[in-house]
Amino acid sequence: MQRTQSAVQYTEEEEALGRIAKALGHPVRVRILKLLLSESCCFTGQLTDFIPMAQSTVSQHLKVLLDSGLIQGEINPPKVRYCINRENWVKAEGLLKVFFVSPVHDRCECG
Amino acid sequence: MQRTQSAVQYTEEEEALGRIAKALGHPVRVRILKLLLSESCCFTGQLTDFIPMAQSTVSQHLKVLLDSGLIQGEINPPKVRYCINRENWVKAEGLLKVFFVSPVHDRCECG
DNA sequence: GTTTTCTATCGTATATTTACGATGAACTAA
DNA sequence: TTAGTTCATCGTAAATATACGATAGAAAAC
Repeated sequence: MQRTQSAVQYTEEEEALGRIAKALGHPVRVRILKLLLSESCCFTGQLTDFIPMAQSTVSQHLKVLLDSGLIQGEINPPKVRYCINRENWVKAEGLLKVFFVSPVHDRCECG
Repeated sequence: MQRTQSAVQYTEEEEALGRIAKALGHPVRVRILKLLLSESCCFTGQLTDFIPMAQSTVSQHLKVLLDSGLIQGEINPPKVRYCINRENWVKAEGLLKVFFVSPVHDRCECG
């Protein structure tokens, strides 16, 4: 990307929402999160059983989710236990809620 | 991307959430949506006033949002009026709500 | 008709994402 | 010690995304 002119400044909210959404922006990562949200709550290893992809690819997607803060991983060699990061999860929920709930104006006559 | 082995099948929900999140996955698109959500509701033209980027780049981001269904554009030459697509907006809100509200288990002792 | 305004699209360059297999690091089990 | 398990990381290839300037098209203003 050429950045000759740009260097746009974004607000905290814009950055935060962008980051969260980007992490959610691949169906396999949605699936991973759903698995972590499931009754099992935490997962060690069996993730790849539910995702027909190379183990290295799954690992890469897990890293994206880790970097977003939405999940956390507890090393428990030779396994790693992945869980939702509750604190950040709630934050993300809040950000999205505020964003989406800001109502589309009823009195707007367009569409 | 090599797809020698893969061809993973995703559920409707996984695909839909992925698509929406991907569209939201850039701070400038978050800003555009916020502008469209603002009191003005619809915008014709002045969008670039709020976004210090090349006009062609803004147009490209608008296309991404259009393709996601989150916004719609009504051609009204030489201007175009962009608005939130209410129907799809509500759908997106619903999908995200269901996804995030599925509670992180309280009784889960990890994190 | 000519010019202006607004916006999409094209062409292009670079960065990032996505995917794979191979390898390595770390602990367990035999 | 040796072999097995689990997962991250490296190297690589191809697809997408991001950004720009230049150009084109379509109606409005003159």
